[in-house]
Amino acid sequence: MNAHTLCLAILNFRDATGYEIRKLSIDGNFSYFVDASYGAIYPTLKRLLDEGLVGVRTEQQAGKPARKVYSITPAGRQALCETLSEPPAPDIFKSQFLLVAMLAEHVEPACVERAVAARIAELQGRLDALHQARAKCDHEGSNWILDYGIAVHAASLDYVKANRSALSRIAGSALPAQAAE
Amino acid sequence: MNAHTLCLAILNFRDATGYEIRKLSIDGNFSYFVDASYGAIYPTLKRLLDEGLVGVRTEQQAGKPARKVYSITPAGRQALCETLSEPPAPDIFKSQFLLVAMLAEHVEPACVERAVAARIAELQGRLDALHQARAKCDHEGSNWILDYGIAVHAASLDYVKANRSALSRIAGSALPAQAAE
DNA sequence: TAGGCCATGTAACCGGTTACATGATTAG
DNA sequence: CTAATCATGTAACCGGTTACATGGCCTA
Repeated sequence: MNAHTLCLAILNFRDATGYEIRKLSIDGNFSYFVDASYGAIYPTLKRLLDEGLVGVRTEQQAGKPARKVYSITPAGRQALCETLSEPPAPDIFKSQFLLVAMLAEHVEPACVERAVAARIAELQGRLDALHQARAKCDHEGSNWILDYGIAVHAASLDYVKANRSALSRIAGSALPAQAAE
Repeated sequence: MNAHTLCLAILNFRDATGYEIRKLSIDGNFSYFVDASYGAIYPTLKRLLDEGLVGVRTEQQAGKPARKVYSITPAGRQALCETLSEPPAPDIFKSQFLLVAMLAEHVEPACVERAVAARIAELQGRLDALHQARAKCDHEGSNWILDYGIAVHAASLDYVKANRSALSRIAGSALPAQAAE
């Protein structure tokens, strides 16, 4: 998903600053789709403003920098709806871990095992985060995708745990004599 | 994964032309990680050649354009191993479909249902392809990730099928009066 | 006093996509 | 006759990241 749609989708839920949008895209419910950086968000917000899809108000704060709070306009809502109505682009999935697993025979066993352990920890962490988010959230659509995430992560975690040793057996089997460096 | 690593990983299995690398990245086992375009692959191959990580031989063919067959060098193998030994970057997952699901209340029910149906078909198709690939493949590392893919896709498909109607119920519930266009 | 959080923004850079140019062969 | 497959490559463009610039407050 591009920054354009991300901003509209978040602002559709509630008003927010650029700073908050980035946070939501990194730890909030939207982290499921994207990680966006300031360099993507601020210019996008400016563009959305020019296009009349969002509005701003500046809030002065004592002791803190002024915040520019963006909110979605009716035109923005419509644009978002139109985007959502197009047949969704296929999912994008990129996994460096799976590449390591696929080529495990060429990697030091210790390395593979480290990667697997890290993977399990990561998956477990994300699963916990999903459960926590789920417990706190009462928005139906969000819950639907949260449950989806839980189902998929659980399956993923199960698989990695169950097949950990199989991968270890493969690991390093095609390493050349690589003793002295 | 970047084009650089993709090319080395594929050439690690077998010699190939730029054309074949692209194909493998789109329908082959590697399609699990990336879709690469010619515009990414050909310049990358040239760079890898300059760096001495791959070699080329040109094969003239009667009635077909000459092919430049690339093969990985020992230096290339080592570079690949080093890349694989670094702690793998976290997975990247982007799903336009999940965004639609999350915001289903703002989308016409018919649209949501179309998206869900397309999603199920896509998932089923990919699952079939994975099973087929699995049946034909006897490389251990590839099988490990193929089985992983099967597990995850199956869970995903199950979830979508089981929760299809729940999503339909949410769909369109927050649509404004949008009758006449 | 060091580091993190709040908060905004820009500029350089980079990796990649899209579209184009070229052209013969083969299958429907 | 058309479309697909094989096969190579380039150029314009684009979306996004990284790093920088700025600065005050609060907490450890």
